[in-house]
Amino acid sequence: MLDIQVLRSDLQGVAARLATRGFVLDTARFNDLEVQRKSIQVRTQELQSKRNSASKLIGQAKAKGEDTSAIMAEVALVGEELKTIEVQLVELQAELQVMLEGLPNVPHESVPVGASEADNQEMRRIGSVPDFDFVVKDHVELGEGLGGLDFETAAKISGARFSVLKGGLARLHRALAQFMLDTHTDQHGYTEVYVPYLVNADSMRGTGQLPKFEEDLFRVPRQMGEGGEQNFYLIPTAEVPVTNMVRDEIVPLEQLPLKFVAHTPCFRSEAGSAGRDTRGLIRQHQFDKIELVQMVHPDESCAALEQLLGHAETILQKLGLHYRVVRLCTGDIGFSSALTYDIEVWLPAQNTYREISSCSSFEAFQARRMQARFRNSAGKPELLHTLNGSGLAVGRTLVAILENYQREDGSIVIPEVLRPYMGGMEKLAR
RNA sequence: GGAGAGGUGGCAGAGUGGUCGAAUGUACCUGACUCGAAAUCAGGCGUAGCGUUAUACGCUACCGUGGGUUCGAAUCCCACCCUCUCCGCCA
Repeated sequence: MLDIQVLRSDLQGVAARLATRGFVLDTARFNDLEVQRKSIQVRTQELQSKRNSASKLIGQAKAKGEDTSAIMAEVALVGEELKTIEVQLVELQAELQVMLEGLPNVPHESVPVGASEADNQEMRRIGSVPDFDFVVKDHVELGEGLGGLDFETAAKISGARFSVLKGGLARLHRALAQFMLDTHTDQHGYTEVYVPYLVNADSMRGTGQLPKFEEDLFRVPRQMGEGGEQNFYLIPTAEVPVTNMVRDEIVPLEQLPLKFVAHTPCFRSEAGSAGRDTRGLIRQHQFDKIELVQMVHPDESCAALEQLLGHAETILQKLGLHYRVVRLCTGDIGFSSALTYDIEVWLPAQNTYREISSCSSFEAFQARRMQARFRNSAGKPELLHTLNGSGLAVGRTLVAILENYQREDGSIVIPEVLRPYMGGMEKLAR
């Protein structure tokens, strides 16, 4: 959520910056709502003030045993008007809130202006495209060839966009997750957390998935009390439960930065991506991810993002995978993000780079929605900056390992760093 | 699932219809005392919003959440959520 103070003082400026990401801010409507809000709020508070002082007088008069009928008749009129005007105010504020919650974040000044992913800015390539002296297979062929990847059984159990992993592949998947967790906790200073996979609507609102992107989520209806219904939502990323740990909290300054890492499954409806990436593990309704989350002092968020990006890159480097880092342009960054770097890993069978991590700084956008604050050096509560990034998506990393470490006979060489997690195994073969 | 207790400021904890935004303690800040510290004493110290651009002034809202009663609600009524204790069931 954007700061309403900034909208009031520099509406045209905000509109211009949002326009760079293709969002049209309805400035006329905002101004209109604000004008109404202001007059109604002032009037409401005036009336409330009148009522409060009259009630006080009634109390004092009654204490002395005086007649209060005159003043009570007067305050009754105030009450009448208040009743209607308070309703108006609540409605107006709700409208403003809806509008505010629908506004995406303002891009950081370093974000290149562009319309689509074609305008993203490549920052660097690390490693080099591997050479193969045979025709490479894709991960589906390799996985099925090893007897460890089974989409048909998954389709029977659940449907499209699910998978069953077996044997060595299932273990390799687990090894990757363990390796990533250990690296981030032992070498990068993150605290491992285990969190709920079902969260409430407030949490989804806090990180920005709600109210705008409900169709991307799996909703789990839940009967509460008498006829009351509340929903749980399956998390689309660990970002949601982990970031919301600080919702409605005031973190002591000396505890910053907070750095958490979580390994969770992620659930996405993929409502808007019918027909895309239908083959293989790339786009699934359920996948595992190691997520890095930081809550930092506002002065530190830029440096923290570079650092967090480096933590994710470390995993790829240790795994010996070729990748590139891309800075997303204004037209491609996510709703809540101020600045996002994607890490794209080389997939030989697709002869291209595919996203394997996305690292973002949200500045105060999420913190404002969550009221996640810290106590600054003046002792005053101030909004935190939040960041997160995948470190890494486990399923896609598995894909990258299969495709980049394949041999002509369809076996897979296990990267050095994973062998301790694989009982010393050096290759996966049929 | 059954029975009971409870949710109040950073923390602890009073407050059962009217000068209560809220006693008191503690933490914290400032000052006095001290070579310095501790102790003691004095004062200060919630969040958000609006007027209003303002760390100054005024007003409003906020005592788990949402409704209701009332001129007036932390306090009374209703519903819900959460926490704790005991019993039952359970990976």
